[in-house]
Amino acid sequence: MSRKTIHDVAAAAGVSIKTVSRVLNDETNVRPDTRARVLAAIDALQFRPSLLARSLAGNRSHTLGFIYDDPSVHHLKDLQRGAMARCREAGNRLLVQPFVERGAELVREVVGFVTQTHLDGLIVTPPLSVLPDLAAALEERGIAHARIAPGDGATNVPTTDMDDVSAAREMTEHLLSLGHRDIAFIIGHPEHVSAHQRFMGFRLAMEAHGLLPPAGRVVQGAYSFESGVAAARKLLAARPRPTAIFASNDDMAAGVLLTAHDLGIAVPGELSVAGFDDSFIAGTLWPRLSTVHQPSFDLAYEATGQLLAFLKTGEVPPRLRVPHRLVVRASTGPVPA
Amino acid sequence: MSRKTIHDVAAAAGVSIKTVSRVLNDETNVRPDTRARVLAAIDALQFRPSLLARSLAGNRSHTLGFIYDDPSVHHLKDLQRGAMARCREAGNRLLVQPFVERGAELVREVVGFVTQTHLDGLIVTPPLSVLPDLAAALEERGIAHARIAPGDGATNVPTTDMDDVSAAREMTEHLLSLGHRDIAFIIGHPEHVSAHQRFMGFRLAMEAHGLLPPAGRVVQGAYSFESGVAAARKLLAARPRPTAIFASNDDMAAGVLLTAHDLGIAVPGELSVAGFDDSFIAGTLWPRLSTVHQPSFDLAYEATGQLLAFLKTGEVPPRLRVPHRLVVRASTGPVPA
DNA sequence: GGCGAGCGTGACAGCGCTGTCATCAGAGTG
DNA sequence: CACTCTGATGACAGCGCTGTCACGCTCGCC
Repeated sequence: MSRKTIHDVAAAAGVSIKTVSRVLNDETNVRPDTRARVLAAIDALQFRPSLLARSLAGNRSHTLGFIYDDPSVHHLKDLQRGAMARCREAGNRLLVQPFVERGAELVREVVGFVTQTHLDGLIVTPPLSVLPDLAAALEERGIAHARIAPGDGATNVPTTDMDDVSAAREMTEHLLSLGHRDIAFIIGHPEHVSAHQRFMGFRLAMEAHGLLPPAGRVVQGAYSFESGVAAARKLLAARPRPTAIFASNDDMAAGVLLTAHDLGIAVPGELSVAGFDDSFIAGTLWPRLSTVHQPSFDLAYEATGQLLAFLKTGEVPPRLRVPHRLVVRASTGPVPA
Repeated sequence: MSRKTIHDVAAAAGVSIKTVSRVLNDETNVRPDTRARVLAAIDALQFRPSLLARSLAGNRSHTLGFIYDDPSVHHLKDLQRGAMARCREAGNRLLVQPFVERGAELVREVVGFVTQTHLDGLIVTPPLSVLPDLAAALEERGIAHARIAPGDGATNVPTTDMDDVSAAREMTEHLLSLGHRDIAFIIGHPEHVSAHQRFMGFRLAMEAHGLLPPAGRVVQGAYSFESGVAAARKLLAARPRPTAIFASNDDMAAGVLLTAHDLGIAVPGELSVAGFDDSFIAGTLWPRLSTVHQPSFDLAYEATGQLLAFLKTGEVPPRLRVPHRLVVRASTGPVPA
């Protein structure tokens, strides 16, 4: 099967290639019957325009990059789906690429990725979105991009995020309202701003009730299941035990739950456990996990929409904050008597 | 920042663009000092060759497509990682794309995807790899591709798979060796060949012990968590209850576990539960799930390697069977007295 | 009836590379 | 010493599109 080109279509329709190009790109100034003839030829030949040639000749590739460094699989999957959905609507394509390096190496790789593939823009997801040198390099080179959850501080690029501080505060209030006072907290991976913000929300809620997180009740985790297990071992070995553990994401909460079961501690009878993210796993755990719904899909969907709009108009839309939602399920209950 | 081109490099190094091209592509017949001069210029200018132009001019894009239709996220992620790792080693790129349609629509979309982006080849993952009309269309059009787990039957394209029948048989033997006789089975999504193969393995093992799966002990699932919950509700409502449930993937097993907990049935004291896949979730469940390790990463890594080799030599390598491994954890135990 | 405005269309030059072929210097041969 | 052969290099034509500009024709208007 030799590739069909715009020339074949032009010949079949009895027009010039430029007219075919006009039809392909929905340009004006083509007579309806000419357009119909061209469309018929395209259909008959099963012609598909080469995106490579199109990108090379025009100055737009109609392709966005999506870069990540593997946070939770579920979160990532939803982000990816959101970005892809929005791209599809706009007739764009999404090129997904992981990056694990940091520093100058990362910057080189990302810039190379963008220039080599003539990307129109980039969706930068956490934790990459918080790296200042990457942000600086992208802006300096005039690479259009949107940042998802880059933390506080003004950005002059399209940005979406959620209110991690308030969300964590709400979850903490929920635990407090159940009578818990001795609440432990597992911090997420320090590279993610969300880790700090969630911890901040927790502290604010505690302080509002005149409580300080007692020494030894705050443990550093890394957003991974294993780190949740390790943190839970430490926390649950203490006497007295905390009556509730707020793990700042679901994967770590899963580790806490497993550890509690291993130790024969009833949840939520003797211990309440809360997570954060409302990822797939939250609904599969027993007891079903109380958590905060993080709108990953929307975060990426909106960020992509903003980037696309920016590409068209050149105007930076205001930062968009996507609403979250407290999801109370079975893993949190009244404080034991 | 205007794009640096091969012309800039050629000018800087005082050679023709063709010589730069030779250096870029590691061709022979370039004097070492000339090569050095060109490399220096490339470095100084931070030149990155345009992959678009390269693909358009040459007849290879050095890019493979990876198409899927969302089986388990974890399985998918490992497949994707495997394919990407192999591509990276070979200096190729991977374009990941989901396809949810079926029939003629699917074929059109996939073929369009390949031709529009000048893909060198395609990695086809299950369940897409089992669709006969897609396979036929790809072969007819001479689109190079590798199939992962397409089921039995000869293929004349690079193919990798695992032995689902034996694996399921081994897991069943494991349950039998624990004294279980009344074993229920939850079948996976009918579109996946693996669902049939795993069921076959189960039946073979039972028959080898003179057992037939009793009526009502075999339930249709769909590889999803929810279908596992639904199947478990049905199975666990029966009197007497089966003493073991073999769910043919981990997500469904997670549903069984949750349902058992909800009903206050002790696992493995009163009920043994087995899964299949050894996905991330298996280690996060309580009790930790006994399952079969499915080598997803290797499956894709090898398939990609085979496809790359085929692209180079034109020879179809023999079907590769990647080894699996029974993983006995805590969810299976001796039959209750 | 004459003139400008725009509509519909095509010719042609690139986009940034690679493939093909020509060219030329220098080495090897009898 | 003439001749071939090989290695190193460059000129140039595309790959399949889009952008720019020019052209002719129709229409409306004074």
